[in-house]
Amino acid sequence: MSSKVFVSAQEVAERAGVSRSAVSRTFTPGASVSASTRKRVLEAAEELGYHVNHLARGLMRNESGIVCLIISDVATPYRSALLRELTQQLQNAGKIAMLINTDRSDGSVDRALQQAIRYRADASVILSGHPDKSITQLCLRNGQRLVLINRDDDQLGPLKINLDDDESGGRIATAFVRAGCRKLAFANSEAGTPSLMGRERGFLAMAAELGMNVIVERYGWTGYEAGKVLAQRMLTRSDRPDAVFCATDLLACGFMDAARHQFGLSIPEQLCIAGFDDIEQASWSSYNLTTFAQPVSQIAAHTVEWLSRPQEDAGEHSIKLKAELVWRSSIRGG
Amino acid sequence: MSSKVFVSAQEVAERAGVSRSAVSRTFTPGASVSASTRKRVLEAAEELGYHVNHLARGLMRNESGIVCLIISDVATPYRSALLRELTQQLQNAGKIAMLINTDRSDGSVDRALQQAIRYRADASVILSGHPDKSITQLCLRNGQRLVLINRDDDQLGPLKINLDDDESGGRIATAFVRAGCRKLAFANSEAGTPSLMGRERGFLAMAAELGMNVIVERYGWTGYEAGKVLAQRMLTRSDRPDAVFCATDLLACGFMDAARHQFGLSIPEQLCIAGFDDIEQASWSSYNLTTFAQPVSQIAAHTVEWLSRPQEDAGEHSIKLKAELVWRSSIRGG
DNA sequence: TTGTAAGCGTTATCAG
DNA sequence: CTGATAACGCTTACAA
Repeated sequence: MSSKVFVSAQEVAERAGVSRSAVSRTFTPGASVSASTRKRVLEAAEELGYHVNHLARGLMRNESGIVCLIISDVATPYRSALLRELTQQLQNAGKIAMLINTDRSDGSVDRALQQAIRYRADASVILSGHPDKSITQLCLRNGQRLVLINRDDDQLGPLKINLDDDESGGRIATAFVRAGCRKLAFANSEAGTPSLMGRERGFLAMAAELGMNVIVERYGWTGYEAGKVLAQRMLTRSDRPDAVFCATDLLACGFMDAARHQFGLSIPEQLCIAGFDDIEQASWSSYNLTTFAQPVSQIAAHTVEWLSRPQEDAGEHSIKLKAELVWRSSIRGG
Repeated sequence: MSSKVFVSAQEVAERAGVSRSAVSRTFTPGASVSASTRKRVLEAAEELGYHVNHLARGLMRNESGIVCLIISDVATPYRSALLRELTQQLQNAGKIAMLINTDRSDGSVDRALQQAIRYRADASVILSGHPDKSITQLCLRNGQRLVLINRDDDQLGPLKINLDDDESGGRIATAFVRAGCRKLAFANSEAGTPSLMGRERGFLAMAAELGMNVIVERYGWTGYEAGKVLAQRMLTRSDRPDAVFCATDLLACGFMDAARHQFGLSIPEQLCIAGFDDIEQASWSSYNLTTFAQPVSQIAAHTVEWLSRPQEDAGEHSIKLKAELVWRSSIRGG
């Protein structure tokens, strides 16, 4: 039993000698209160330490101000950067973020979405995993907005934000051959998400166009350790690649470390590497990785903008963003 | 105007042909409902897509299930790792995390705490910054629990979790002299938080005890770039150190990169380095940094345990945790 | 501009 | 075990 001691509008009203509606109006932007009562209310509120109860307000207004962020692997550089942007910009827009961690188990995202419903979140932003269609339908039916970031495109969640992964893959293939590389490779994880596969697809397509074969290996999740394993596999091959596009920066870092410290290769002289995400570590001088920058700030901005629209302007919408190529020194020339 | 369409207990009750209290009881663990009504209710709920409204429940029970996490620099490796643990364990305990980002501006934490009050969070966990005493008092008076992690000890927030920073500093000083180092240094940021200063203090004290002087430099915030600058400053000195304890791993990474790539020093042969936090990058083979592991999992576990206690057992409490020394190869010997 | 009164979706209390 | 009824703290017609 927790000690109920929060100050209510009632108490403030009594102290200020006004009605409780006057108090309510004082804290409702755009409501009509005279300057004098407003002042009296504000003083009383200050003295008592009153703060509007958003739970109750949400109940009445049918709008909680809560946005639910559904994400896995928060401790990963790219994910946490996205999280930072999102929470920050949400806050600036007067909303508040709820964070739900998912794992790779079945139904994990669905359970998260149910929590979002229970707390009557105004919206859910899905940054990981793939929710079941039935539950996204439930959200939408309940008037909860849905944002899918770098997720499958076939979902009918109103706002979908994706990158031009295919094109990025193509650009890197071009850069590699321009740098004089002869044996191209793509290092991917087994996660098989649409964005990862898009990069692979685009890379392969452009390489084919340029008349080059590509070695493809897939292993583990998109982490540093997986990158090392992939390097192990690829660099011991008889047809060893001289240019590797890694599906994420984390993979690239692991790949580079293995290439240098275990195989004694120098980058970019003997091996060109590219990554994707532009995590902070990509700019560290041990890596200096040429990579594509996830437009995290834009992603967050689009999300918040769409969430701030009035209901009627917030229909299904798909946004394609461009990942900027950041040239560093893991590819020759440039 | 959002389209109010959430299903209510009322509707479920009608469909199931029972009273709304029966519905409520069905979703309240430990309430007494007959198996048959329970089944009827559950079916109706399933068909209608009903989910308990936690806003309303929180209003009645005076307990929202919300725990507010107040944090800055979420995109930083150590911070995001702590966040992951906390949200995960909170979830497992049936609670939900709200995330509020703070910056270094005045009153940032205080504003966050006010949000926590507005949403009637059961507790707030402060991982960054230093709230004003008046506002923490307000929280406590309102029955909101407070957890301070690696914060000032003089706050009277009920649960305080801290590390033995002093001792860690001492252990590293010992390790350095044991490795045969002669010129010790401490690289710190200007943030001046208690934990950072504790590490410095402990390091200096033990060094003095061992009859050694220590060069101390402080610069910027605790990031990679600051580490590079600190290296610049320290390694150009006439009395160049041969062992540097960096207040955080991020500083250490920057320091190492500058030492190696700009000054051509080899680690640990010419320069020994130690860090603090044991971020993921510390284990990457470009760094192999000897460092202290933040017991993030323990921190989260203690927090959640304390938050799950009944009110009367959750009095002021201070926990001191030990940071485990992780030996890698940035210090000779070992 | 102000106050009164109804209602949001719950849960707790109390008869039956 | 079940159902009515009264809160919880707020917003919002509606009337004054």
